Amino acid sequence: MQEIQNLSLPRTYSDLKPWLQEHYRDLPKRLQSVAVFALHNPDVIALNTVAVISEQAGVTPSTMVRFAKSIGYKGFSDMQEVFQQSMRHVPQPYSERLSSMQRPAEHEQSVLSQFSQAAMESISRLEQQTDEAAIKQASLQLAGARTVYIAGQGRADPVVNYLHYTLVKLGIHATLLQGTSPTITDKARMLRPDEVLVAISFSPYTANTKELVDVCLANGVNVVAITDSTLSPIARTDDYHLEVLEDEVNGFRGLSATMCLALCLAVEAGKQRAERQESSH
Amino acid sequence: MQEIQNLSLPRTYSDLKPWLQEHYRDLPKRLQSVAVFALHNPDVIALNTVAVISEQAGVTPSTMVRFAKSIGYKGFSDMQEVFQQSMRHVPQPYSERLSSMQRPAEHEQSVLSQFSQAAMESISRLEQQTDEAAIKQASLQLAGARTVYIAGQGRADPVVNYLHYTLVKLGIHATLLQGTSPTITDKARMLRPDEVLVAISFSPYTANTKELVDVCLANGVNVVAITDSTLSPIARTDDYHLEVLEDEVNGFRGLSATMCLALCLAVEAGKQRAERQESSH
DNA sequence: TTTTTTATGAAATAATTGTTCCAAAATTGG
DNA sequence: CCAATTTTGGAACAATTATTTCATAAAAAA
Repeated sequence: MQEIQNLSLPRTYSDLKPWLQEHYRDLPKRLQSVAVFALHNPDVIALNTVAVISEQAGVTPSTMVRFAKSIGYKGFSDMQEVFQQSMRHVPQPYSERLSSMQRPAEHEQSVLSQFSQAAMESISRLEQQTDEAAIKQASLQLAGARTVYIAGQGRADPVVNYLHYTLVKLGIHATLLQGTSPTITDKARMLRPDEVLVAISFSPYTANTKELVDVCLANGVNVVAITDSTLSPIARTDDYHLEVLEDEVNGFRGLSATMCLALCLAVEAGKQRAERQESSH
Repeated sequence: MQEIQNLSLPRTYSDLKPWLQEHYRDLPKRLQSVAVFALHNPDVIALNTVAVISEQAGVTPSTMVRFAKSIGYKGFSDMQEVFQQSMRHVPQPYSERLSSMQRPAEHEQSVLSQFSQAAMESISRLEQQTDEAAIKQASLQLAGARTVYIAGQGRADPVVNYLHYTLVKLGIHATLLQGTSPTITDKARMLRPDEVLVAISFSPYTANTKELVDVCLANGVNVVAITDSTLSPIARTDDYHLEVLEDEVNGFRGLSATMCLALCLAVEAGKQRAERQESSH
């Protein structure tokens, strides 16, 4: 056995990674595959035993040990420590986490603190003021629909995106409803009563989204709305309406609470969809 | 020795946490301190041996084993697996996540509460663990760049979207870098050294984004990375790297903390851009 | 207070895990 | 093609780690 080098053996993962990327070509075949595996699955190496890791990597335990040694480590365990170290998240002091939420507001708060606290405040309000039943009803609509169409512009766009992504992952058929004013309204006319529209809109409201909602309601298509106020033009008494208010910091509004609500809606819909399919057997 | 209950032993950390919060009062003194320690340092339990953990927790190894058993686990190792699982970045299939949610909620928490608390926890951690200087350095890059290119796929897409939207609103020239694998890499080759790439990526990591980063670094283009772990393949020593870890609830990870970070980055960049223009008069 | 029960820590034990060794296979150089 | 060198996998071995045991201390009940 021959060590490639141990002049400067990487003691941190961020040192090890570039080293591997540069030198793994010089390693034997099996050891190369281990290197590739290590770069792609560092968490597997950090959390498992040689037996498990080597099986996943498609090599024998011996090879794993050899790999560690060829880099210059004392053995596998020695190398594993490096992987574990980079996975360890800042060791928390023995002080309570909860009390840190209400520490005295400093005169000069960092931008991060300001936005973090605004976000947490918004989420906390969302949790307290939102009726769980409202989410359930809205999600029932999504779960029951053949296709879920999602619309929203500007600041709502990331939410639209996220909701779409999550619903699709959960096996619910969802489509983005995007485009320019005339085009999108035409698309909205195509919706059927067994489909549903999720409209996401924040002030200042675009006339665009309102038109969309009107078209759908006229055609008997259910609408689930997410807005920052019941005063929103798209808010109606006869639809499923969810409200989320984001705190502002110097005129900037985040989306943390909104994203949280979107995730709840999607997961709840997924749950109901799953229950539905179970009972149909 | 007497087991408190093993009627429904928590098989995931997100189930175990509320269980402990509710029942730890009923445990013996030493076991209580272990419970508190476990809630505050889950990563320590996931990554170390009983000897190390028990020393940090200020108890004997025996106590550690007893603690695990008192909850209902077969032994310490059995319990440790649960902690490790929550640390593992490989997501379970979505169908499994839902089914784990359907079983009777013993801690009777609404979906909204669960996700809200996870989001707030994540934001709190972000605030405490993120170095303000790291954000400042990263935002300096954005402020100084002629054009900011933003890339990311899948779950990162809403973040990409939001960052783009906010930067543009702040008067910073930003462009989305989207497309299929070969196309996007070609686009990346066009970047100049006075431009900057913001790469957003979460595990499971796509080789795609990594390629992008490599191309840019090779061309002397600065890269600002946002990931959920320093273990990410796109994390390097020579770039500007921001880490944000979202708590999971039954396998679902939100984006609340990430959105908060993105907003901070954008606003900070806007601030520095404004200062820069002032001083040029 | 005394008795009984429960909790705790130190040490012995059992189990698991990492490591080394060596023969066989594969690769390389002549 | 053959010999020398390197690489590889399996099994024996050594080390570490979790677990159990048991005597003692603390707490609760009588």
